[in-house]
Amino acid sequence: MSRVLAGHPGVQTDMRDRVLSAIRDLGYRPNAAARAMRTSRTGNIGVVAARLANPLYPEMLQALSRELTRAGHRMVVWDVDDDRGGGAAVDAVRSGGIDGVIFTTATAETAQLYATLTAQVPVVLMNRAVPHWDCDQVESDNRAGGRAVGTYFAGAGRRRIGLITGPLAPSTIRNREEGFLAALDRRGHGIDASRLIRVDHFSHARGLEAATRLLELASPPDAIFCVNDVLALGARDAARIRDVPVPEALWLVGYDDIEMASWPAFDLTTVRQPLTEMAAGAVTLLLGRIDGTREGRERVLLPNALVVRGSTARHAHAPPPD
Amino acid sequence: MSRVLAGHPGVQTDMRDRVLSAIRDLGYRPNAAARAMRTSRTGNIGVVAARLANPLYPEMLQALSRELTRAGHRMVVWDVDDDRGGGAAVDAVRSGGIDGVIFTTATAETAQLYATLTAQVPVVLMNRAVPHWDCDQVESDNRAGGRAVGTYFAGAGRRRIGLITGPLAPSTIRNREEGFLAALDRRGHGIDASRLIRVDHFSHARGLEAATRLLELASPPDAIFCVNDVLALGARDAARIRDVPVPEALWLVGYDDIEMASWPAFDLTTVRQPLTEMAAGAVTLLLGRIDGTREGRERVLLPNALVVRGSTARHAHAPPPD
DNA sequence: CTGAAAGCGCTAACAG
DNA sequence: CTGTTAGCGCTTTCAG
Repeated sequence: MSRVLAGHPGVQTDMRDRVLSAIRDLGYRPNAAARAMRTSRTGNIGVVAARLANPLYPEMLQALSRELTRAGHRMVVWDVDDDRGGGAAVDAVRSGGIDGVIFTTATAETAQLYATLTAQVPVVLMNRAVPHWDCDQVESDNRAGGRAVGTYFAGAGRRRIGLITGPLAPSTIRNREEGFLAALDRRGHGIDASRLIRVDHFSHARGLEAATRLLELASPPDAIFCVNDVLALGARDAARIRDVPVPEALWLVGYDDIEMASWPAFDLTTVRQPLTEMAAGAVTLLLGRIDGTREGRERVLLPNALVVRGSTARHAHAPPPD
Repeated sequence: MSRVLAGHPGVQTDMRDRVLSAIRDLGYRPNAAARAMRTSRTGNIGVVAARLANPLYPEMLQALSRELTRAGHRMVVWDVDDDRGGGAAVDAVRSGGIDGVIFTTATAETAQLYATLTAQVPVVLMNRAVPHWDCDQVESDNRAGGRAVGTYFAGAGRRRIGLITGPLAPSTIRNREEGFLAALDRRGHGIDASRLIRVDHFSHARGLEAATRLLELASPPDAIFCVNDVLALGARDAARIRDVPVPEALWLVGYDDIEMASWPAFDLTTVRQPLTEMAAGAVTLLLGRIDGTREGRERVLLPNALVVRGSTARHAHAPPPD
């Protein structure tokens, strides 16, 4: 019987038919728990996310859900913003209830959690990378994305350039910031320290506050890069409140291309991450490691694209991401 | 051993200590699959959602995640917008891999899916209810919410009232619409058919299109109720594009109080659903049914609250939801 | 090529 | 109060 179900090659045709029809007649479904016990494989994949309220993560989860479902796996979600989330993930993994984990919010600061998980099951980092960790990692080229924005600003003659950035722990932020500053530096347009604001977390409110401070400077910026869209939407609202015309008096660029960026209220120029490809890559790597068909660690770096909208002058030519 | 772990009452103190220390020394973790096989309980709770990209659902999932994690359960998410989502849910449930399911997007049209699931495990409906289905249901009082908006409009002297609504399958929409129209009717302010638009799905783009059509009428509305916030944000952008001042020339009210509603770009008056309480209620009901401590079906109806912001005149007195 | 049996790790029931 | 055992439903191995 199991031979039929497993698609074993050497089985008589009439035998197989008999078994299959019996399966249908009885409405037989293999029991997941028994199978899991025997094979020590549950089909459950954990996804560690944070701040489901931040629109980027739902979009990431949706992409992951699609890929995992397609591959016949279940997606178990933990929110590490919730204090219990990390502990719950560790419990589930240590009890063998999870075959592998996709981390979307890893930083060096979550090393403890990572270490515990990876000791038990394959782990793949998606979105945020951590250089020294020994696991598969899928990210987009945030440095190139940052560079593209810097080049864009410099090439368009923006000179009083502002930057709203955040904690350096996430590789995404670090790389975007570095790429952006490097591109400006290379053209001799270093940014003034007074026009760099580092917020403590990523939210619309923080973006609004930071941009307000920049706009209150004696010499306010003529362009601001926000290291992600949530901040940029807040910055756009700051300009709105102070009646600073965008893009005439202020260019604004974000990062991620979340859905709201394209809404007329914001019409935000931003850098799009290839979420679908990232999710597909992460799932493929993880499943390959789980079923043992893959050995070495891989690092995937996907390209992303500057999406020019009305928060910067449309007519300005967007240079290629050098 | 199992007695200690299960917290069984009659066990010698020194015995328990010996066992516990051994557990600690060996780093023993009970195996989830074996336990699941023996008890036919996995600790996995399925959540069926849709359109994770619609901001209401992430907020709902976050609330559910918190409650389920707190209760020591895992949250498995299916996106039924993905064609495979429904089938995957059924498979998981029929193989015994899931102890119970929370449905956040049920309508009479998903009867097939519901029937299959509920035949196998306890099911709780959250957010959307379906009157004739025999299962626990947790919703907020959408009818009262709709009434509150109608009363608010009528009491504030709005007379050319518009409604942007959607498919009638979800109970939430049906009830909001009915409550709204009933409240207006009662005050003799039925709305003109030309000012009612029914969109085919809920998105910013649809809200924008619908509102644009309303604003192009010879006698455009002086107030529009959108049955959810995503539509309302689109409508707000329609007004922005046409330079219709809000709230001076147009009042706008949404429903759900998603995070973006409070952003300055929208500053949207809306009706807040008590998501945390709804999630807590749904989880409590489901777990109670799973462990057999509860028998009869329950229907929970939670109150919600009109949140007045700048898209309607702040000074106008918001009447109680009658 | 097909039938029979062992055993995965746990819990509940039973014997001491 | 504690030690032992049967058996959950599957897959894999071993006999036939």
